Amino acid sequence: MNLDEAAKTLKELGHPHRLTIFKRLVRSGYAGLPVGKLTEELDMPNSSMTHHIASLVSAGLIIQEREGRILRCVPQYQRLWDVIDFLKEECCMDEEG
Amino acid sequence: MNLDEAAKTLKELGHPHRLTIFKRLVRSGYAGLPVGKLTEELDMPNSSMTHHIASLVSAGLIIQEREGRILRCVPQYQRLWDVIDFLKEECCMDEEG
DNA sequence: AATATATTTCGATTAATTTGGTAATGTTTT
DNA sequence: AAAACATTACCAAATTAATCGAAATATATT
Repeated sequence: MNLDEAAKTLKELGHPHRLTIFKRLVRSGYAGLPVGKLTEELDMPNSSMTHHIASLVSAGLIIQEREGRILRCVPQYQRLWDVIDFLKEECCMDEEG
Repeated sequence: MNLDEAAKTLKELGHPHRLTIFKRLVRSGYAGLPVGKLTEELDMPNSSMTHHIASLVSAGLIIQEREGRILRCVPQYQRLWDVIDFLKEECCMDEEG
C-alpha cells in the first residue's frame, strides 16, 4: 500500500458516520450486512447512507454483493490490516542508526 | 478511545501531506524532529506545514517540545496504538453468536 | 405486467478544508 | 537591545465534502 492509498483509506474512515458504519460491519463478520439493515440500525437517511457507503467502497474498505433485492456490504479486512501495517512500518527506523 | 476521537484521529491522518509528516515522525523515533527539519525535508511552505502540524497536535498524534529556538515534534505512539486497537476491537463479534 | 421493496442517482445548498503569502511573535545569541 | 532564527497567526481564495429530499432504477413476487 502506498502513501496516497493509505491517506485515502484513512480519510474515509475519518468521519464519524462512516466510521460507525465500518465498525458495525467489522463487528458483523465476514458476511457483512445489507444496506437496509445498516440504514435501519444506524438511523440514517438512505441517501446519506449511500454516499458514505460509496466512499467506503472507493477506499476499498468494503465491497457490495447483491443477493436478490438485497445488497450486502462486506468489510474488506485485508484492506484494514494493510493500512494498519502501513502506519506501523518503519517505526523508529532512524533511531540510533 | 471513543468513536469521535478515533474519527478525528483518522481524519487528520487521512491527508497525504499530514500522513507524510506523521510517517516521517514515526520513523524518526521517540525524539521526533524539529519543524524546521520537516519543512526542509518535505519541501513544504512553512505556513502550510504549521497548519498540518496543528491538526496533528489537535488529534493527539504529536506533541511539540521547545528546545531553545527549536520546536521538536514528537510522535505520540500510544495514540496510534490506541486508534489501531479501536479499529480492531469487536472484530467479528457478531459471527456465530 | 403490476405491485412492493430495496437501493441509487440527481441536484442543490450549506459547510468545511486546503493553501500559502504576509505580518507578527517568541527565543537565543552576541 | 539588536540580529538571527524559528514558528505561528491572520487572512482570503479556491477547492472539496456533507447533507438529504425527490425522482429514478433495479429486483422479486404475484
